Amino acid sequence: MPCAPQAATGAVSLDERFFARDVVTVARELIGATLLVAGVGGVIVETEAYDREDPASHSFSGPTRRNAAMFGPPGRAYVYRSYGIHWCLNFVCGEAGHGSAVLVRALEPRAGLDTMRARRNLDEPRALCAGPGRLTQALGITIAHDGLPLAEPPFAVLPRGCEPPIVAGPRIGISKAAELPWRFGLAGSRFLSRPFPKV
DNA sequence: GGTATGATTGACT
DNA sequence: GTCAATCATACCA
Repeated sequence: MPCAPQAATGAVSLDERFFARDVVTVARELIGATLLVAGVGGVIVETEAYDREDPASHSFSGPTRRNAAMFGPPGRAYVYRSYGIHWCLNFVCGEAGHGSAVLVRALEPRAGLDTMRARRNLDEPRALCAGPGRLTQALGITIAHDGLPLAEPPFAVLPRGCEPPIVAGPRIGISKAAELPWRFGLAGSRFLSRPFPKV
């Protein structure tokens, strides 16, 4: 809690203008923002950037049925099934059709804790949203959310109040372009999916 | 503390 | 058939 979000009172959701920029910049600036899905969510503490020229990105080999949302307008959700069992949530970035997106990997739970606990069948807040698959389960995200605008219900992405301390490191769970430091996290957060490597 | 494995879908060789 | 932006569980030290 190094920096309070503007969450509570009627803040307006970040929209297409925020997301229509360089994907790495957006990934970094999303740390500390608040994500809500139907009123359930919290502060984004971990993200990863995926670019069209990035061998680890789903968009690298061009559009397919699965990644269609990545090639649509920015400011929308891209949801895909991971390892056959989990859902992963991305925010589409850059110019429309560019094929870049930010993977949301972890939240600090703030709103709808009981709903998240019920969905995850778990009490411990620290593990409720610490990982892309866990996060989507806690927020009730499925393929039905693929392509939906992030500035409209059930989604809301509220701007952070100020610039929080941010750490960067290599992305997780990929084998290609694994050296790119395109994973961003809130420094010192206890809600990360995994710790960042020490400098 | 750590490493290994199964679940299960979609895209690609 | 193989691999993948994962997680929970099982086992070993």
